[in-house]
Amino acid sequence: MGRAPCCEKVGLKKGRWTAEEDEILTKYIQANGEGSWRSLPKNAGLLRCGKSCRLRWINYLRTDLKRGNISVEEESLISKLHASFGNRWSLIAGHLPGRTDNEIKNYWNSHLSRKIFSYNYTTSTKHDATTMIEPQIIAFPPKRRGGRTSRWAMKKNKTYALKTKLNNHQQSPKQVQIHQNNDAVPLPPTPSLESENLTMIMDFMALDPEREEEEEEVGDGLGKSSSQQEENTRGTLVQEDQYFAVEEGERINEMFCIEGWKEKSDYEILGQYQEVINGCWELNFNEFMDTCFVEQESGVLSLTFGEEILESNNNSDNNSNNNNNEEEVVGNGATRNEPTCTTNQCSNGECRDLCSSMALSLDHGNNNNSDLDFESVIQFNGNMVSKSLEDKENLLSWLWEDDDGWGKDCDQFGDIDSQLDVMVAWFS
DNA sequence: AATGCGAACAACCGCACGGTA
DNA sequence: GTACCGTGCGGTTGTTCGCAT
Repeated sequence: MGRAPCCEKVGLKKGRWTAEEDEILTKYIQANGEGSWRSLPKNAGLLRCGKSCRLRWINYLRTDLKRGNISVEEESLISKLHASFGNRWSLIAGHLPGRTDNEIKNYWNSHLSRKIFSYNYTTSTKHDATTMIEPQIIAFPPKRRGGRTSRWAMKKNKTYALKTKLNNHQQSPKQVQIHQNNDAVPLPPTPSLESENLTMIMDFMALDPEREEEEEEVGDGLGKSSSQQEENTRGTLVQEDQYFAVEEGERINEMFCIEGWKEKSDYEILGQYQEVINGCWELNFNEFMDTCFVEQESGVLSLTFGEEILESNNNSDNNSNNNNNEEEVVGNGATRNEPTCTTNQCSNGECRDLCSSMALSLDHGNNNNSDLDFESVIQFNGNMVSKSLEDKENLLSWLWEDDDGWGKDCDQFGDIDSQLDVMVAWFS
């Protein structure tokens, strides 16, 4: 059976809303409240579809909308949230008071998606799990010939009576509070790729009342004051703190957020990974990939060491896997496989450390299994890449960029030109 | 001054999901 | 269990208009 249309489309007006329509809708909602969108147009005397009314109200007429250009802080936040949530605009909008999902979506599509990203590993030699990737937004040189200022800027010089009337509110202190974090750490172009696990983690961090209670008891254990936990802003702030913990240099990067891992020491192994990278891990690309990953019949890649494919702890009974390799308990009961590194270029165990670190972070991060597809491989450090060719291309760029890639201080894969074809072939 | 390009963004559309009868 | 309804979401399209040529 076909789906009933949301409204009778015959005789309904489409296209831009007039000021008169806006006024009618506004007055009606002010008098009767939101909701009942289907019947609203009829009751209000509008020749519009109910959905259209809802959209108009939510995206434009609501009095709590924040107008004006997206600030740098907001842009940064959008980038971060998009890296975590993907195109879940409503979720992102929920962290930007006064901004609508549509607005953010448009902004992303018209602004941020045009930016390319490079990835900088920190040069810090600190053995610290908090020193990780510092991606940067690099604006594309404008390709447009002309361009225009933001519509809001244009509107400022125009008569926009209704909107002005409706939006003469001030930005609340709470909103200001949200945007206090000025550290822009935009993440790679994302992703339609969903990081379901990460999303679950984020949702957990924001919504789990038990955890919130816990955090209240701990006080500012995560660096937030109790006053920040006010209703309506609390969830956002909790998340903010955790997202950006890494930037504050002291706390655990909760992007990894392995449930139950609360201590920094739990994450030391991630620090090992960092050190390996900074320590100029030397393998050529094929050796690296061939050493650590094998393709299975299913077509997915699995992390492997020599002949052995790491088993996910989660595939077995929680942490009681059957792997006979050395097993080390890390963190809160999480297990770490100690593989045997077989590469002949890795006599000092760095490869092992790197790979096991990746295994650990992936293993726990994905919570599903240890099979790795391309994206997962790249996702291991809390960042994601999309499946698009363009993004893979960007990734390749990142890999071989002397200044920004793995070889910031060294050539990670030797002469990159000679490795280029190999890398492309491998990814293909 | 005319024209075309392209950025900005408002609005539409189809689908998914939860609630309810 | 099924069908329907209301609503929300995200992708896409259409419109406007500043700027460069």
